[in-house]
Amino acid sequence: MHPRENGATKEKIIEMSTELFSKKGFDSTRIEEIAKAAGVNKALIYYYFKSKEDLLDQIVHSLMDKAASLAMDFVHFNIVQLIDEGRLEIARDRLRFKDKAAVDQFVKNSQLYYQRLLDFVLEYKSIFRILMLESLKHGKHHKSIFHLLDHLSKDDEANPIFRTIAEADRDFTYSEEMVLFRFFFTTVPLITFAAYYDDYKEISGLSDSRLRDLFLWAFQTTFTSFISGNEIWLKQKEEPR
Amino acid sequence: MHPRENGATKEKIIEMSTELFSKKGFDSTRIEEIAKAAGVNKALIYYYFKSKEDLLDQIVHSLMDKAASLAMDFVHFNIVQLIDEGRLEIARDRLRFKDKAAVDQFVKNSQLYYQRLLDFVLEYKSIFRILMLESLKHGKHHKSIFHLLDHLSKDDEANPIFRTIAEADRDFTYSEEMVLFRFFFTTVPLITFAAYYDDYKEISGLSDSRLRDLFLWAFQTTFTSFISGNEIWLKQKEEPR
Amino acid sequence: MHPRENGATKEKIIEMSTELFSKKGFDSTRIEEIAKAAGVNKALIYYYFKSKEDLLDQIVHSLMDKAASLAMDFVHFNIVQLIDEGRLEIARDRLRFKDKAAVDQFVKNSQLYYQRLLDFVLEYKSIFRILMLESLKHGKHHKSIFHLLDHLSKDDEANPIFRTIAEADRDFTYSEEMVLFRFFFTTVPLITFAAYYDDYKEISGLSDSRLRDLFLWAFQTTFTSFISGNEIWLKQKEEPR
Amino acid sequence: MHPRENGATKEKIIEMSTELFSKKGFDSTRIEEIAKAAGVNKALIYYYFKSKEDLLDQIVHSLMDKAASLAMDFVHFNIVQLIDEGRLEIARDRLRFKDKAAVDQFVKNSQLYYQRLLDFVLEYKSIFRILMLESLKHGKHHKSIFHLLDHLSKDDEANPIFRTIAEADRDFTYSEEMVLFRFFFTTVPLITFAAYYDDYKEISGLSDSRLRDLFLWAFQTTFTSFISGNEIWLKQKEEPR
DNA sequence: GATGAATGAGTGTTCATTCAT
DNA sequence: AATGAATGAACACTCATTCAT
Repeated sequence: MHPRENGATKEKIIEMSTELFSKKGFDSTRIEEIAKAAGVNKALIYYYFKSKEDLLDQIVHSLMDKAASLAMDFVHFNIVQLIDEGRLEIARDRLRFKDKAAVDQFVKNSQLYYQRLLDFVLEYKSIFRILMLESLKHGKHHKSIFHLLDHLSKDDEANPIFRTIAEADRDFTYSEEMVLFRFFFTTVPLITFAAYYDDYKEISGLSDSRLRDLFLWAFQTTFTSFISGNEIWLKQKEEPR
Repeated sequence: MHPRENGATKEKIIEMSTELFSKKGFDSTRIEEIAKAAGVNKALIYYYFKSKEDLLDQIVHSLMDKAASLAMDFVHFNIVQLIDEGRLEIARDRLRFKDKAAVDQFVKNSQLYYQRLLDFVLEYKSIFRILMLESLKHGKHHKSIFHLLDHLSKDDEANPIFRTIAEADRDFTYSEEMVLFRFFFTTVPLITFAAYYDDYKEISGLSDSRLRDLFLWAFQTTFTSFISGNEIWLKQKEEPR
Repeated sequence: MHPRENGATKEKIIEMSTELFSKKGFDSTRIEEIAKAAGVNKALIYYYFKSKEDLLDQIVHSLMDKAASLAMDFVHFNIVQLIDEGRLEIARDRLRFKDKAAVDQFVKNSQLYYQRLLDFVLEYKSIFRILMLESLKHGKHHKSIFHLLDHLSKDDEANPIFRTIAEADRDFTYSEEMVLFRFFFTTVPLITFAAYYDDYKEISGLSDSRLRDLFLWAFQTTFTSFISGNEIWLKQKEEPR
Repeated sequence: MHPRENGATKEKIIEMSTELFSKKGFDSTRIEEIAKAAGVNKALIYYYFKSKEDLLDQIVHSLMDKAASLAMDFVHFNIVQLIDEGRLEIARDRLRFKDKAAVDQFVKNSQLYYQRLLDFVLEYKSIFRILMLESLKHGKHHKSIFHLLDHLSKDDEANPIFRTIAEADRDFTYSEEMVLFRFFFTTVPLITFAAYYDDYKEISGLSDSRLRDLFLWAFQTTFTSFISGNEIWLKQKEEPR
């Protein structure tokens, strides 16, 4: 198959490798297979990509960028805006809202955001599978998953989300509780849901929409357990044993 | 290193492969490396194990057995016993406890069980890392993770935990909500916590005991959000949108 | 770099491949590299040359022609002329000159010729490097070096230099001694000097002019050891042990 | 072909690669070919050698060691001994011998040494061919040839031959003339003779013994041109033009 | 003349596995 | 039990060369 239209070949290669990497893992996917699946010559892959790893890098990075911009959207149009309007105040240990309406809006927006995230991770579920796979090895993308939708870097300067919130509210600081909770009980379930989606669907026998509903309900239940009146607790109320 | 005492060599091989598999992934670990790490000749590994995959199988199965027995313990000494004592009744949509004391005991036991699970997964964190890794590929251990601490098989006959509870209460059936919640917001965070423990510890800079506390607190907060009076809801109270 | 003037592109390609071949060897030089160095597209090289080997051939042949014409000049303006003037007679085992003046002129001309050769090989030192490289392999240009400045073909008919001298003096025949000496102690040092010039210069730390002087002196000393009165010996005077 | 006797396999691999490298060049020799020629599996070569280049290294280094020890022998048993006996004195510009007998002995020994060298290079002619080949590329063994039988390092401390002579005679220093002459008109012809031996033999149609005689005669004639009475000149007597 | 895209045929190297001792 | 030697089957990557425009 000779010259295709503009960029189509490279896209096809990315598409097929994403699928194959996510199905069989990076190591077990052969360049030859990708070539065959994309209907091109093996060597052509090396014309567009420096190496097998470069192929993975490009796939991963494009995802990271998309994820980061989603997260920034949420911060801008929900947190920062509420702060600017004087309806939200960030204290050391809790989010303090001006009134019930502000809480409700925040909760609703958070749920919408989580829905958007869910759509996003499901759309790119193959890549998230790869990302988990790679993050479990001690390779190059080792720590990508920790930075994906989250703000785990100790070095706050380097974290754009932290910086954005901090600019809106100088008192702001992450609590250890919230960071850990967010990661293991919010981000991880989300990504895992995407990564295992096909398997879980097969085992459970549920429909796509039913799965979506159940998952969002579970998240919501989890999330609302932190609300207490007009406040959202970011730290443990009393010392754990 | 010539003749060792009885079985010590085989144990050493299992130990080193576990460590190496979890650090670098199954595919990227070389038999040669395992041999070197265990201080034995490469060919000797084939004296004890049929193949590289057999080595992984033995590692995984021993873990699965331990996990299953932990789960059965909980079912026996908490759920079945409460049912037998007439203090717990399982309905289609909820666990109905006789009184506050019964709820409290169940919650407390559940928390103790989760603590025991936490200790367990942390003790074998290398293997859990392997298990996640392998479950993300479409290989032999593909579905191990779904059966690990959970009861996800549609084929109820095959699930000993389900059978045990069903024997105590004939009405018992799993709700789709609870199964999904348990898996993605309880089991997955637990296993993920173990698998990423070292990485998270490094990034967060927290101590072992602090990490343990924070994680258990997060779980507890999540878990208690299902309690409502003397009942624990297993299904959504009203239809989700 | 689009349209260049007439033939400039082809020249640039030859120039850069000469440099690269001589620096890295024919095999280790990539067409891609040549293209990059010449600032043209890889495929364009195939517009001008049939193959990578064709490129080498054209480089080598242009050099061979120049070398042959230099050698013919010497034969014509020194040997043939002296014979025609009756001042030189070629015997089976020696060159017999009419008088001291004839010897002196021959020696002086020989030295001038060797100087010209030296300038020539240094000007094209890259190509000589390639030539040596290729002659050491058993490839196409395998025997080029033997024919370069010399007259080694047993098949005398094919050797224009031999034919030219033979036409002037019917008795003429090459002695085995002289052929071997000329090749290994005259031609080889000369070509090797060119091929290793840059390396030797760096290691010795000598200037260009000093190197030239030293080399010519060494040659001269070697050369004059064959002169004995009015004769130049082409064969061993007595049997070697 | 399973287990051979002790070390025989490795030797066979070295033997065949030497032959193939020298016949076709390093780059053009395939590992597969070596394996086939040695009657072993391709992978076995990597059991004994780290890489194709490592194979070459080991071949080259063993030769360098042998050559160095030959050169040291000459220095010890000829130069140093004559100095110690007070029959040779090294001046800035010449070797000054006590009497005709001393010169004769030195010349005779030098010729014997050159004969020994000739036998040596012919025995390993395949390797010398490789060495020339590699020294012409800008690779790893780039400068090996300059150090082979010679003493070209500017850094005299590092040159064991220089050090040995200098210990015997504190005035000793190499003249630029002699170093260049030795290299291009002594060492180079010798190595070249070996490298091209088979080709030259075929073209010339001469026998082995005749070739040997002719070559030694040519060397001798060259060498003796530096002798003048009881002295051997190491520098130009008067300035070259 | 000139180029970007495409390809076929390698080629060095790796690695799980087996064999003889 | 233990080992050094040996092997077959891949596999990532390279490169000269060609094609369509």
